Amino acid sequence: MNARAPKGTSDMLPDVARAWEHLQRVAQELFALYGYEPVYTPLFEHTDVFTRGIGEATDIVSKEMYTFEDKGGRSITLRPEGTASVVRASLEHNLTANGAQAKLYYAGPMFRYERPQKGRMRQFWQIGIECLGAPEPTADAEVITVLWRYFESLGIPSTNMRLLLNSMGDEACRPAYRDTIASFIRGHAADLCDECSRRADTNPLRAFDCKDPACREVMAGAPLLRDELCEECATHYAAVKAHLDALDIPYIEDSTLVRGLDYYTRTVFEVQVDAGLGSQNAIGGGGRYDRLMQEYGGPATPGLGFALGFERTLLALEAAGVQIPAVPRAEVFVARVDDSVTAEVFALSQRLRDAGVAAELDHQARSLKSQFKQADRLGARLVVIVGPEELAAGEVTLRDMSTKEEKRLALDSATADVIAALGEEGTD
RNA sequence: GUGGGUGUAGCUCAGUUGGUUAGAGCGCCGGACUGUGGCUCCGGAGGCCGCGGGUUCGAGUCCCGUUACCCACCCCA
Repeated sequence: MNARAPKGTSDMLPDVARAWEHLQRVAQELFALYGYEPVYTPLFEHTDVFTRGIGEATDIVSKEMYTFEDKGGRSITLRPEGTASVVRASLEHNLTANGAQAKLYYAGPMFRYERPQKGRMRQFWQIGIECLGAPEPTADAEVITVLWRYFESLGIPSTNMRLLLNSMGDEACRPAYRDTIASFIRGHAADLCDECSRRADTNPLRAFDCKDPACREVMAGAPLLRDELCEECATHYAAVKAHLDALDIPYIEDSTLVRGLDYYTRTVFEVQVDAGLGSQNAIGGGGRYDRLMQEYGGPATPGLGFALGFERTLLALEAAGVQIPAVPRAEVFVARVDDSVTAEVFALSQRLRDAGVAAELDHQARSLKSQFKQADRLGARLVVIVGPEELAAGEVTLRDMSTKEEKRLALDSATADVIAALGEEGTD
């Protein structure tokens, strides 16, 4: 057989898995400050949850979904992102009925069939929040602030990051602007790449995203939505910016920021970093999606949220030289001098563990020397040495690994004495 | 889907113009007067040299194919 993880996936061995848990722990603590609660939705959904929500013409839906038919003949798709599922679940369970607000966060793997490269995997992890039922611009500013604070609290210097902000308008002003851009593109088709020319009919706004120098030059002269927002959108956008200003969140307005999902309305944003990420420089992003729940047949319910990628965040952390806090694998190592004391070693280890102390022992019963090496590697602060000599006196030896001091403990009170010794150590 | 790069011990890599038992560092295991760590020293285990063909007296080293990974384009987290 092929003992290899599928293309675009990777095993997260302990070093990486620890970092993963750190990212989640920091997120949970931060999100709780803002009142967000956890939610777990299925890793797969009925395909139309994504086709209707994200949009048929988007790259995600048109070429990146893991879609298959299950044995019941249903079309099933592995989730390529989190928002659609959360909104679907909120509708299904009426979380926002009668004007209620729901603040939810999720974390887990997403799936997109793409060619892997730096910062891009077929199975990748995202953590995100969704704020449903809140049309107010303070909600926009809050969500953006949570994203920014998250990266800050992980230790990414704010000077390494930039927050891009834009408004995509709503149903009142975007269609007209869309037409404007479409005809602008048709008018300049000769100077644009094939892809962009085609975009006139499918997704004209995306032409702003093209990296082709010729296209960029042409699009630099295109009319901007910023100048054609309807009054409500303009007011909302101005308020969002004012709230961010008040919190000193340093955004950069980017009228070419057009995110690749159809459901966005009004506010969209993205956090980018330069170092460490290759060409995938966005570590998080999101926006407002006031029409998404209606798209699923529910009542008009505003909402917005963000998602951030674990793999990319980790790359950004590495580039910034941030160390993930290491957790010692053992506080105490119980060493045995020879096989005659195996039973006592095993029993004492368990008593320590039952008392809440991380205790380790060597099942292989190697030499005392190698047990000490092991204790050292595990980061144990104390080693309890159990040997025939001290056992005959009903005692064990306790060694402090940093001071090298040793003392005898009565076996009967060893657990309490070890805990006391750990306590003393912790205070200095 | 397109293009480029790389595949040699657990990890990071050397391997000269093809030539005898394929190397280093780190890690791992053991030892240094034998019940004790982090330094140093000594020893040891561990390699279908990605896979399949071909050229050759002889290929890790050249040629062809294939596959995997990496990076880039597209796009996004």
